[in-house]
Amino acid sequence: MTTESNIRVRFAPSPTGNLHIGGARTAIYNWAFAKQHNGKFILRIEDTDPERSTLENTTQIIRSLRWLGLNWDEGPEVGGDFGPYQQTQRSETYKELLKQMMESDHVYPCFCSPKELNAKREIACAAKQNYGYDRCCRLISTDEAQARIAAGEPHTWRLKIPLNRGDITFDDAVYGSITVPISELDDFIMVRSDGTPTYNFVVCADDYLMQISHVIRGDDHLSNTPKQILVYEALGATVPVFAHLSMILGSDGKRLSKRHGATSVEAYRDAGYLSDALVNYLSLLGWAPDGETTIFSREQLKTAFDLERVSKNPAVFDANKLNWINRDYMKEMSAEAFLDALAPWLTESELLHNLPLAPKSTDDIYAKRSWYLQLQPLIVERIQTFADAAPMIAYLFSGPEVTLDKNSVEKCLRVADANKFLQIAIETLASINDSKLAWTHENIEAALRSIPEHLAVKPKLVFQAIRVAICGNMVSPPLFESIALIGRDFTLARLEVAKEYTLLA
RNA sequence: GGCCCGUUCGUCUAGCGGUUUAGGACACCGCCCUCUCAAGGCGGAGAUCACGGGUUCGAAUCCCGUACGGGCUGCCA
Repeated sequence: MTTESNIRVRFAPSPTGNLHIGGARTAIYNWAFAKQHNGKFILRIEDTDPERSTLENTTQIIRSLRWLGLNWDEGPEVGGDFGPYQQTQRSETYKELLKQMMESDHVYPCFCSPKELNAKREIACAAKQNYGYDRCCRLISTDEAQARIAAGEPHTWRLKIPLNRGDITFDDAVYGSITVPISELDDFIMVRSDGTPTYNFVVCADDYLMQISHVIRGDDHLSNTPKQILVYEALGATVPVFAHLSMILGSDGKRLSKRHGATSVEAYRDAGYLSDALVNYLSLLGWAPDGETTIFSREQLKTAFDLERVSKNPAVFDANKLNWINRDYMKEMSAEAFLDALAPWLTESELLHNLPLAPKSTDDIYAKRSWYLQLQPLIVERIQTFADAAPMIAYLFSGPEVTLDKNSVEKCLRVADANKFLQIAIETLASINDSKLAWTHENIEAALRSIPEHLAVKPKLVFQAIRVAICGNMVSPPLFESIALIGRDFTLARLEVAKEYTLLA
């Protein structure tokens, strides 16, 4: 029986873009932390920016999280007692909280126009002065403010920062104690002139109302935290524990962006990565269970994860290591699981599409399942993602003829004795059938190995010629297994074709 | 400009005052294995712990500066 705890964390993406790997790591840490403590992992969509938020992004984010296996206990699609979990659907709640703060004198209306504010900011900036709202509207009397509001004058609502409060200190689970002088904070806007709430307001309101115990998020919010603490205080709420995560950088040490190639989670899915491997790799970016362990399951992550071990400095994303981890996961998969994951990469491959024997549907694969199950050991050590599979094994599906690589022909077929090797190979392989031996890679290997032995030549010489004839290239997966999979008739046919390319004997 | 934060091999990191000639992993190089390519095994190179001062018998580890990098400084989130 699992003990319920009061640990409640949330992942709160704003749908202004797709789920990128930085966000994914934040989600992973939140998820691991919640699961470790038998707490709740909540998904909340922060779509308060109407300009940039889209439904497409929301669905993409949800799809990505599902693919990563980070299922949430409360949020879109699953509901929960603290919904709705989409901020645009919570405006009534924010209005009530604003009213509450008006009554408790924690906010005041500001009639300054954006134009005026910008002008002041520019003057301050030009004078190299520290800019902060000058609080001019804070001095307006309540009566006057009421009258101006009643008259329909546009206004925002600002937080009335307690001037006598003293410095703000909080204990970040990752960064430790952080103190900011209250003089650094200005009376920031909580509600825009159109009545919609701003981020710094809603994020606190929701974390408060949803009883979030730990706020684990990107460190771009570290500087906003003191402001938010003031909002919690204005709301009369308990301040949650904060844990800020450093960002993930591109190989040039700059913030990850489009020019670094794939940044979205779905780009990795589409590039043929396993979600388990991605989760494992991303977990390692900024956190390590110890100095040794690299590969760990989600279960182990749940057990070992520790906010205090999260690194404070930004991590550079390294595709090499992801590739290595991905291959490790592919190697560890059962043949069945590997085939199931591989199947769509074969049936949907454009490269394979025109080959006579390529699978067109999962039914095709199912019909020859035992044949397909033999692919994993053949290719798994040679591919980094499933996307690499089709080009690696296209030669298996081309029937009696295979496209011969020009360079390979030059190097391995247009050489002395190649014609002889192929001819003997044909006779030798044919004899497997004659002697009623099964067409297995063991029998094929035994038969073919006798060739260089009898001719007293280097095995490589013979096998490379045969390899080019069968696989079309001097680099390929193992030869004998390939011959076994291609079958006797097509193998012999390919050897005959290849003879045409050898020097005349 | 102001405030906040960070800085250990190319990269991710271990390290929380002595056990460290700074450990592991990826990448790199070499050897072995070998039907090619991989994979695997073994080995190698690679970090004056950003720099400069302290504190201490002793510092990568604690403190203070400096440099560099990042974040915030919006009626964005």
